[in-house]
Amino acid sequence: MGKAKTETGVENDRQSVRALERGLEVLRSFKPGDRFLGNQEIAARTGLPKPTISRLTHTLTRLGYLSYSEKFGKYHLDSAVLALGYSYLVNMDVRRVARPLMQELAEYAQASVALGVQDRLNMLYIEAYRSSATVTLTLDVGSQIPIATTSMGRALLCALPEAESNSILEQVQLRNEADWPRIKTGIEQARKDFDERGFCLSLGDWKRDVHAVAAPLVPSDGSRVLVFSCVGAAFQLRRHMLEDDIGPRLLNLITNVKETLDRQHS
Amino acid sequence: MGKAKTETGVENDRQSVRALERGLEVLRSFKPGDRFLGNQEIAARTGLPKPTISRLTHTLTRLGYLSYSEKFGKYHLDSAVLALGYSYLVNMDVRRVARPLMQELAEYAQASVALGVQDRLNMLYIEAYRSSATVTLTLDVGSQIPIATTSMGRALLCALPEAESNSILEQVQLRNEADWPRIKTGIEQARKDFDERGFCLSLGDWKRDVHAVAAPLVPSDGSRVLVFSCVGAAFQLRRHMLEDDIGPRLLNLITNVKETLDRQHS
DNA sequence: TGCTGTTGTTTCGTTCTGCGGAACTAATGT
DNA sequence: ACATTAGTTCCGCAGAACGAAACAACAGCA
Repeated sequence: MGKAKTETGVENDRQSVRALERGLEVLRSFKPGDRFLGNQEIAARTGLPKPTISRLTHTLTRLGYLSYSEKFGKYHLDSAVLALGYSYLVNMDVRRVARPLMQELAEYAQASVALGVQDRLNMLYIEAYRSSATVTLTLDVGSQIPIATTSMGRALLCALPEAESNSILEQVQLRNEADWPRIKTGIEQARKDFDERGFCLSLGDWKRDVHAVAAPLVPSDGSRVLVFSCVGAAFQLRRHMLEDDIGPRLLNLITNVKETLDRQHS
Repeated sequence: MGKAKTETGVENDRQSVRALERGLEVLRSFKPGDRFLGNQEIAARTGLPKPTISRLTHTLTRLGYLSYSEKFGKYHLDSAVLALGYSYLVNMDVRRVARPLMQELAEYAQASVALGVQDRLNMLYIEAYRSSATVTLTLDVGSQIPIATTSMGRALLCALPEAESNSILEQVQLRNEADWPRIKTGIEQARKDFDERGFCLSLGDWKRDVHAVAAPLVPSDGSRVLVFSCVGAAFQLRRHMLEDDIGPRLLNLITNVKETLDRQHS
């Protein structure tokens, strides 16, 4: 019924509010790592014309999502965005349930245990624990890691309906034509692991010295897939340990969490 | 120069994008604590008409800021908001600098040490540490506490230019006509403490059994005021300890952090 | 001191987006 | 069958958002 306004593949819904989309795109253009952005840079990243950016940044600043630094003449994210993020976190009751079990496993494995969900083409940590003696990379709540090369991302792909995982993979391919063959191989291997054992591995595919195992939790209530992972230094978490010991324990953890959740919600 | 369009006190800037404002208001209407909201409830909270809400929720859902639960027929916040919040946090380098000192003080005082900034009429934690043996209330990064009755909020008021703190207090008064006299007394006392000693107290004014001391850090580069606080059980953190020992140590911590920051930025 | 490049803001006429009352649909209850 | 309540769709209208172009502010440089 709706006549496609433009022939872009991305339908611009009659039902979508463009100004809101654009404003959020402005916020999104602040990737973790770049402190300050000027209107110019934002315009470059978003492809929006200058006056539009000017209006959007004004609005966002007035509302406390951005603030303006006189010194640099640029904007940076402000507290209001954090307030939103937190409102999201406190309502994820899977965190409360999983926390002690994750902590326990982290200590047992002397590694990090994390819980993540999909966000666009990344996995986003919503909970993380390090063993008391872990020196590994510091990944905390809010951290993002790629989907295709991490165990967490691969476990997600295995748990998602085929249509969705394919759609993700297409986009990944577009963005990584060069590495695609290697990426694809890794994912096929992960599928095999998943079918045989119920979890996926990544042995140095993301960062050379990092080994990890991950498995999904598909909530009974139809909400979004959750993924648990255990991550550590390659020399510490050897393949056989992940496959024979940590992996199974991770599955066990997931079963427990899932049962607890199901029991709680009638 | 700008000609006021309407005579509302809140000027509706020629420079502001209404649709964006409204969309963000929809997100904001999810306070920490309410998991699911239907269009109806959102409409009630924001005062916007139904079709408008419908369009905004659609848009926000498409972008990953909300997601829709078939089961409940309602929306809840989704991962995209957390991704934003994290991008904000990682860029606050005051956190990196302050973290070890906060931890140290927390252990010394056997209490919690927090770092917060203003967000609307709340203080928002951007870093928090508990001593290993603390049983106190669980306040974590992202938590929000009121301005007028907490030591952290009062310290903010003392550090802000008078115009700003007055503007905040006006709004607080409007929202709490009943308690206003008591609130006002507390703040006046805090001002006196601040002038004499450099820090503010709250001895049970926010929660009966909670004592706290706080002091501001006003960055040299003109960015927003930061507040450090030390919080604990009333029976443990007695007034004299806060005034004679913890308070001064907190000021010392702040001096150190500030010097480190100033040294780093040219 | 003027010149040139860069960045952000204002202007202003146009257009299309966002609007919201009203009608419609769907689900739930009695 | 008949209210009741929640959400979506319609559709004509108004004005909000738009963006090209002009303008302003600033820095570097000769």
